[in-house]
Amino acid sequence: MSTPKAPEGYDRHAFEPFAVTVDLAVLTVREERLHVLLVQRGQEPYAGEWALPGGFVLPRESAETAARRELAEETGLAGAIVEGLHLEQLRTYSDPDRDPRMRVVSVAFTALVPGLPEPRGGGDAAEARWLPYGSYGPLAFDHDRILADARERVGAKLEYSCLATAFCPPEFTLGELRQVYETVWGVELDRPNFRRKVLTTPGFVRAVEGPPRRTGGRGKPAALYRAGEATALHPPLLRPEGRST
Amino acid sequence: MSTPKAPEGYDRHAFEPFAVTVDLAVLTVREERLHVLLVQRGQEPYAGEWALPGGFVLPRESAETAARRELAEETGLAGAIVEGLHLEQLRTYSDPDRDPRMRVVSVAFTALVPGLPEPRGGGDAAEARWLPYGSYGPLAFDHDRILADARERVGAKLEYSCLATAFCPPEFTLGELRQVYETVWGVELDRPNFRRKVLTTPGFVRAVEGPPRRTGGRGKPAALYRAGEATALHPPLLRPEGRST
DNA sequence: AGCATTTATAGTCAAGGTGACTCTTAAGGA
DNA sequence: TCCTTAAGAGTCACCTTGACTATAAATGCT
Repeated sequence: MSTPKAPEGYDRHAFEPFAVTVDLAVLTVREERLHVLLVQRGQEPYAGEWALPGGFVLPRESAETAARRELAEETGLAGAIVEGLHLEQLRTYSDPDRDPRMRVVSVAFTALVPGLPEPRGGGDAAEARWLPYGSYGPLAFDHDRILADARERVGAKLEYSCLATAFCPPEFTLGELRQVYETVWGVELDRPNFRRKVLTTPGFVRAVEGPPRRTGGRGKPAALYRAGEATALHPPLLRPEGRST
Repeated sequence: MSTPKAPEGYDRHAFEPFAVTVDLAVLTVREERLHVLLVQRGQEPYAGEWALPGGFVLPRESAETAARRELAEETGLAGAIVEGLHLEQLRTYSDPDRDPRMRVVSVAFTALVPGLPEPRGGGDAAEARWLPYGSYGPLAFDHDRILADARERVGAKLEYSCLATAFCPPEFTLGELRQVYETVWGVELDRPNFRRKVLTTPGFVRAVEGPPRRTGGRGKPAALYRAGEATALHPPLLRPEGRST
């Protein structure tokens, strides 16, 4: 229970205090690859190395609030973007030795964003950038593990939720939506079957009215869709085999 | 990121320290009802009211370690039981006002246990008891919400994992396993169909050799099974309709 | 003892979802 | 113009699932 009662033999204020932070695994799909939002650390330890954006939870903030604030501060993403972000708690990392200096418990979040608002460094971060998943050396702290957990979680949620639309702009083609699945799962999906599955799932997507069509790419222009009101995917859209990548 | 850098204008040690606790939602199936392990609080606030077992994370502990220790302390469950427990992080609750006295961030865990080791109070808890889910007044703090989240999560995990065996003793009948699903989901399942699904899923259960059979109840004796090595359920075992209860 | 009840277990059958394919249409590029 | 690329329509067989029937083996009642 949450009783602030110190264990036998200890005075509560004699404890080394815990610091509570948030870490954000912000993912996007870009050029057919999964990208991660990373910041370059400005100070020791791990100065100059890549890390997940994040920072301290303030005394009057919830972890969710802190996550949004830190994301805006460190990446310069517009407030409106950060407000509307699909933010989800991943898990909490509490290994006593995860920070070499002091006891830090960190609540990790996952965010999925469409397109490519180019970030800029700010606040605590010397620089902020989108980097392809895995294209960097080891990250600071236990952030490699956090990121791996985030990817795993997102991959699983694509199966039984309509979350994939969070990776897409407000209007998107079924090809773009399929790209999300293929990129996160690291597999190729059959176009007609994917189309059938998405369109026969009630509320997954809604067709945009006067058939505008996307231009620009090769091939036949595709119809545009918006995210539907459904959030769950029943029955699920299972990834083909043992997970790849 | 986890950088212990205080925000502008603050010295790190000027912060009101955070307390970090763990809360445990320990669930079992008993007499065809979902039961929850609750403790009666010994002190203010909420003295005398029911709450989830849990307590402080010590300076050199991870949240997982603290969860097991607190569970053993407050419920008197045998160390061996607590060791082997299926313990899973649920999420972290960080609302600044969730504890009336000070800033407490709590990492919640879910545990699924078989049968009925009767608990006894201990440590911080005046009493510890199994109570049917929902059969109590409002719990202390935000524990009602934590418990609701736990139930929701467990219900969802039954669909796509082999977790249901964690509710069963080492050897169990398919009827007992089916009871788990029916109790958690609050629905009735078709016996032959459930049997087929479980038996055709590779690694879900293994038949116990020399056909011993369970006696005691009414009806034809059932064959015994053990949990198999599989952890995921592909394809999933979906609950019938919109979730009940 | 005999019968109803309860539960386990073995099947059957049809509907629906899925994977593997084929074919046509409509764009851009060489 | 022809080739390439991708969208979108449609087919077919297989597998899973839900609904249901039937039989076996125990208990409890009368």
